[in-house]
Amino acid sequence: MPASSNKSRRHRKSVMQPTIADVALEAQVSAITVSRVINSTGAVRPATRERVEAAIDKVGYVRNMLAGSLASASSRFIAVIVPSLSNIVFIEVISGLQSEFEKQGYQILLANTDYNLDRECQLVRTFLGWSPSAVVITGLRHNAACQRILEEWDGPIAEIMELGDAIDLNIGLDHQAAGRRMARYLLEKKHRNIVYVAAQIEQDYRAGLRYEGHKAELEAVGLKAPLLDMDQLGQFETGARSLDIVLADYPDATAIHFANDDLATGALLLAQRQGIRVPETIAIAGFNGLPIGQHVTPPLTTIISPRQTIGRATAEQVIARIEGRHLQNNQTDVGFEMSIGDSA
Amino acid sequence: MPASSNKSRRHRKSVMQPTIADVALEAQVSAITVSRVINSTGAVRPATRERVEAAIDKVGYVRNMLAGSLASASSRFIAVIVPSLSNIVFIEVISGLQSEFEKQGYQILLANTDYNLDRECQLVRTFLGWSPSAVVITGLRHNAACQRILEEWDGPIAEIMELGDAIDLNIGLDHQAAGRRMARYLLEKKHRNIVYVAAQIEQDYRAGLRYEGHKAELEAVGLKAPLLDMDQLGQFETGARSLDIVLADYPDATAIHFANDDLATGALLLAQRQGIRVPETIAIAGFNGLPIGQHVTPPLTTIISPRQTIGRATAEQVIARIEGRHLQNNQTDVGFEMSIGDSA
DNA sequence: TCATAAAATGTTAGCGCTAACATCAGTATT
DNA sequence: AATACTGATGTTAGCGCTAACATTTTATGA
Repeated sequence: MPASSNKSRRHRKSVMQPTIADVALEAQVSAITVSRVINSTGAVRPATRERVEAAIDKVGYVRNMLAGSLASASSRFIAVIVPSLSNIVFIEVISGLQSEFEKQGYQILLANTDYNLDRECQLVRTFLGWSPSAVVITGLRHNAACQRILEEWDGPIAEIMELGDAIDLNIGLDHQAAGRRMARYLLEKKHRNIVYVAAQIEQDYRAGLRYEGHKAELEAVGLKAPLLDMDQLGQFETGARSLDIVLADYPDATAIHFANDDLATGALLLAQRQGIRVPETIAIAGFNGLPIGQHVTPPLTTIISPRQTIGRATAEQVIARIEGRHLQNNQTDVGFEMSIGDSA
Repeated sequence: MPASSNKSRRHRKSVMQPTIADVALEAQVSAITVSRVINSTGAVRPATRERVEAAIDKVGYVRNMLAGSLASASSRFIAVIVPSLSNIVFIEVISGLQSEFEKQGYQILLANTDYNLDRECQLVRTFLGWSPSAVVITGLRHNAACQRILEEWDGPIAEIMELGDAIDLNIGLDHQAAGRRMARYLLEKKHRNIVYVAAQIEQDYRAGLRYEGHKAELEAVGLKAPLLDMDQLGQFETGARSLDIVLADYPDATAIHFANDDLATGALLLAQRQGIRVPETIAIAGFNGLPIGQHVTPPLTTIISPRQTIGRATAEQVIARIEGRHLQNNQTDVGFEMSIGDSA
């Protein structure tokens, strides 16, 4: 099944892929009719459609999305930018995005910033080169250049995970409120010396927002809100190390409010190994509601962040925006939910 | 900075993006010179380069990758197909792929098959439409249509995770050997009644391969190799439930060889909650070497699969192949490593 | 100084597809 | 039977970029 147009003086791969021109020739129609069959746009008589479909099979046509996207100025790409792929939280969001977008025939372009805003800017630039139908980006904080680029770009932009002053769409939860909520719970449990433990809080500034809420709640009743910021990213090991540090450096502490469940789980498992009683000796609280938290002993007291929901809601709204449908609201608070275990 | 070509009768977005023609006009050079500056191909005098770069800034040019890819017949896309995004194992592989490919300016197109081979076939079709520079696909088993499509496609293809008879490149480990290795270890520990527990082994057939190895090793010394196949995908909950089932249905069992660490961890944590002694009452072994396994009590005996290595090695070899470099070997065994904890 | 090579830049012709408009056939209306 | 209308299909002209070849400029050496 050789391709038709061979008059070109131009190179090409040895074996040229068939194009719609080849299909058109085979089906005895014009190229645009083939295009209409492929895209289900415009009217095509059933008999013609069948002929074209047969021809597609016969010549082994594989559609060239690049050409189509260029010609129609619409790529059906969704640029998705997250800070990290090693954090399950973002994976679940991506998973939610993916499943919704795929249904509608959109393809995700994925990249992670490693929590680096300059890298984020670079990625935004690169991705915009692919003429995406929309941009989904984590967080509301970008560097100046990135902010300007995004503001000037005229497709839909969804800033996710946290709530605030967004460029376009905004789907997420109120991290300060979440921090306050957990702090309030710990206060209700009569804790008066609570250490907040985070990992690289400067970069993971949403953990910082939760700390602000936590701090505000404690200071409102005249308590101090010590912060322990670990210099490694939040995984089990870091959580375990932080427990040691807290027990040594904050002898009065009766509870630790961890910035996330990874840290909290790491601490909880260490406590278990070392026979440190939780919550009697030290109470432990986390954030995210990861599955592992419900399987450790005691089950982790945490706040469940609706990650899949963020992904799905974002996809829905972005698609609505792409298709020009009007949205009532640019901001969606997906909320959060306390999950009370026995660890605090 | 309005775009130059306005003679077209064609629509376009209200505000047209500047093109290299606009940059060329501004910098008083030809379009191809701008292209050369952007792509760092061919020689451009430093003075000219600076003029062009200034012009790019001035007109706010954003490169159109679709057009470039179409013209050069090379998209720098890498199609990556994995069974699932909820499994950390694949995430880590993707992470390894991502970091390497990005360095070289390749963009990953990601999709998951949900362990469905027909879906896989559909995804391959769609992805090939984007003219990817290479395809990275999980596993060696595809349905007939998919197999044919991949064989006929003439770019580099990497089939990863397991070793065997591949279409092109093959990077992975020998799952049968891994299963044998762990079985041998359990035999050395004097276990004679070992249950193999998997989840949806039909779909996760690499777990099946490990079971085959396990079975072969046991049968070689005249032992039975009972298999418990859970009907839910392998997470903590399933692992926990399976422990109950084994204790009830296989009273003689002294060890469980789990198909993966998620299941094993779920079982181990349940054992802990219920005061079931591990390994005295029942020994537990896993597969993958997830971080969590080293933090539970007792630490999990498992086999570490080098997931990031698979990602990186794959990227390296695929890039070599794209760039036409010769590879000594189409098959790379990344091996595996026993990690002996106290759980078995 | 002038031939000659090398470097820098330009010209031309598409990549494969689709938007917009044009045309043509069939049907309903008067 | 002429008219208007609808549905199906075709023609044309790019989308924005780059490969290949062509040309001009600059550096090199005898």
